[in-house]
Amino acid sequence: MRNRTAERRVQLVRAAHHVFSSRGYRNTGVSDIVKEAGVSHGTFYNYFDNKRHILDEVLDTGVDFILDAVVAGDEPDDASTADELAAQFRTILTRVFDLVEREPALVQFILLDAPAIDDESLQRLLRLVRTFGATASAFLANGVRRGFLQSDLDTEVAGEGLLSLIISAILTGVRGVTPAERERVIESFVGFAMHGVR
Amino acid sequence: MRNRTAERRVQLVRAAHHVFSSRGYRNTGVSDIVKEAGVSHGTFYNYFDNKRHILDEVLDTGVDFILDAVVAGDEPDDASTADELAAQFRTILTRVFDLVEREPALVQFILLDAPAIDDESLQRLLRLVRTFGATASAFLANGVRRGFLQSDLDTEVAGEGLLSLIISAILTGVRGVTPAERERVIESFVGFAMHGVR
Amino acid sequence: MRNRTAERRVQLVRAAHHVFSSRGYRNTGVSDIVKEAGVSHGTFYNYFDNKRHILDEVLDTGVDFILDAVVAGDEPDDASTADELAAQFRTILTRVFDLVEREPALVQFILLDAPAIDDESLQRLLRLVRTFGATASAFLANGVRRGFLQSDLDTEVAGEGLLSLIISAILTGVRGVTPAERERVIESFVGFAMHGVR
Amino acid sequence: MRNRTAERRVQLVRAAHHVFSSRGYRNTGVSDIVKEAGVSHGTFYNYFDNKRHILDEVLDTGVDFILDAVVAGDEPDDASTADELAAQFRTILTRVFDLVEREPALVQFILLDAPAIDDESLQRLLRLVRTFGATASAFLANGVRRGFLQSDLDTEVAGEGLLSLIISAILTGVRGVTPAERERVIESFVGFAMHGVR
DNA sequence: AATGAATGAGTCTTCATTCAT
DNA sequence: AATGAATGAAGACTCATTCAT
Repeated sequence: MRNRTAERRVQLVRAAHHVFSSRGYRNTGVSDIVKEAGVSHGTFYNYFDNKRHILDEVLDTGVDFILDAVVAGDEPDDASTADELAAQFRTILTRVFDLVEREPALVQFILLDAPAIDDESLQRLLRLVRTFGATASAFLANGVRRGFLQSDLDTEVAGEGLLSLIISAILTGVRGVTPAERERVIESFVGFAMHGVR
Repeated sequence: MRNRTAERRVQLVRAAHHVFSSRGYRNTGVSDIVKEAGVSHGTFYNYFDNKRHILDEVLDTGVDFILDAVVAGDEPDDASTADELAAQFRTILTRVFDLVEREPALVQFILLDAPAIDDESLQRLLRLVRTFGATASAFLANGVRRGFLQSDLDTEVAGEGLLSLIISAILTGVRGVTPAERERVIESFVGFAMHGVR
Repeated sequence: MRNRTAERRVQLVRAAHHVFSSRGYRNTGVSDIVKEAGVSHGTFYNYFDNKRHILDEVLDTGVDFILDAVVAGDEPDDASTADELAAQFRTILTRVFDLVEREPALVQFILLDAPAIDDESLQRLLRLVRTFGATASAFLANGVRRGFLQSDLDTEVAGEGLLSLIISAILTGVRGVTPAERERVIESFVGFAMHGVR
Repeated sequence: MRNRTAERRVQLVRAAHHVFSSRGYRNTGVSDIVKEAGVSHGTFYNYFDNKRHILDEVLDTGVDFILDAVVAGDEPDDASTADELAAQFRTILTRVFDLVEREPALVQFILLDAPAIDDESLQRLLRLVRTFGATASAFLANGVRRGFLQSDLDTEVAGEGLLSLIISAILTGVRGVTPAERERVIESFVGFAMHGVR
């Protein structure tokens, strides 16, 4: 039983994720979710208190998926030179573009739709952003510790700077880019992150 | 007459702006707008075809307000040295924080709520973003022309990088910062923009 | 003044007639009437208590127009033989088709729209119908008196029979007919009226 | 389930029929229908997409009912003499009066209200009329074939003539008649149909 | 007499949620 | 656990009518 119900839950979350991504949360009715999942209205309410409740789970799932796809396996202390750090950043940007290409609806939903739903969802997203930012800061802190970045670098704020570039890249990707443009953005952003505009 | 109706229009747009900002577009009924404006349902529809229609006007007003507040009077070719460019960027970041402090609801509405309403509003916002990005690029292009920035700088993409820092600053501001944090973010972002993480 | 206001009234009734005929009473707003007449809402209510009120006048006008167009100048005792009666009936049918051809919207409004508006308008139309029926009966009574119709003819009910043929012709005309069809219907109906199906 | 929902549907159509007949389509709100049926607003929209949609069903039901009540079981080729044809026509007129007596609201709604609602409903009614007309023509064509009606009779147009007498009888019935008047109308119409005014 | 801005009751329709089966 | 019919509050929009100017 435990298993059956767990599967049902997953099935519903997946269905919700799917319809939310394609139509947006507000334009999606519970009836769309249950139709997609192939179950009845009543069943839905056996598993979730309300429509808002399943959103939380969809968001968590989506956020986890994005985190996995972008920072998977990268360790902040892998880099021991500035070039290696640049390479890491390049890798991340590449993964970001890959993700957007593969799952544009998901990304658009998490980034553009979800923040506007209500304060709860906004906070949930901001938490994701902060996680990302902290990760970025950790990469920089490693550089400072190892001495290949200036010691007076404000790693925390600069981490947010890096993050904002990543998000900018996502938005660029969402609106669709050619492979050439993509390379250009990646290289320019790596350059910008490492040396600024000079 | 001309005057009375023009005032009514403004009054309604202001009321709509206010309730949209505090409750969000989707959670705001026409009844909320007219209650706020102190007029009747019918009057609303004498001035706007529908709820969507007044949003356009609120958005335009808001976008204009933001553009005015942030880039007012700054000319791309005012700067003739890198330090002057940095100063310009510092000024803009300062204004951004000022704006967010004065009108947090407006900024939150335009940046977080509006993009999610529908495609039309998203496009309207993207236009704003592109305007901002182009302005940033113009500042950089001026630096390249004058020789105080590297000649191989991709001004277009780097402009988007600058812009993403500005937006990041806005988001930081939205969640509320002390004057000290604010200064720290500004300085770090100016440093990051000029020299990168190195 | 008396004159000016009388003209205004006529102007409004004409405008109302026009828009009622083309859009139907229910689908016509007071705003359509005043737009057509080129006056303001307030003015309308200076001349008519409400929308329903102007309909009465439009209906009277329309009914008079139709009566004029169809029975104008025909006197029940003009005929002194059955053939002359048949000729009269033929003339009336011809006029009916002419009227429908010239003013299809008016006819359709009076016959199809007006009866359904409310009981008052239905009664008004039924009065028209009864007037028509009585006229038809008078023609037949003349024939009985003069001896060229059977003395036991129920002129009243048979008058209604004639009338129903006229209305049938109108409906045929409303849906559009070629000149040939029109002649065929007229001749058949004259034959039917004079000799029945035999 | 199948049964429950089918019943609900019927219940709603019946309720709609009832309130449409007494108040007219335009003056009836969905709220009147659901009040009459004793269900909620939402339930209505579970069964019909909109108010217009249930009208179609009410109309179809009503039209079928009328057809059944008036032409049930009569076969065009039952008659082999003129007298038998006259008897058939008498039967139909009798049934028409019976129908109008039993269901005056229904008849009034279908004949006076429905045509004015919109073009769709007008067309639906015209189809009914044409069906009736074609039936009448078939009766006459049978007479011509069998030789008891003149061979040069225009059965099509004369059929419309018969039909118009039937409709005239309906209208007479709608305004209420005594049994004596009723007999008189029937006999006169049969006479008129068979021999004309002569 | 004319104007037209303002009114607000009334209408259709949607959809998250409940509950009897 | 599952079903899906039923609910009803809430929302957008219309339009005949009024009234201050």
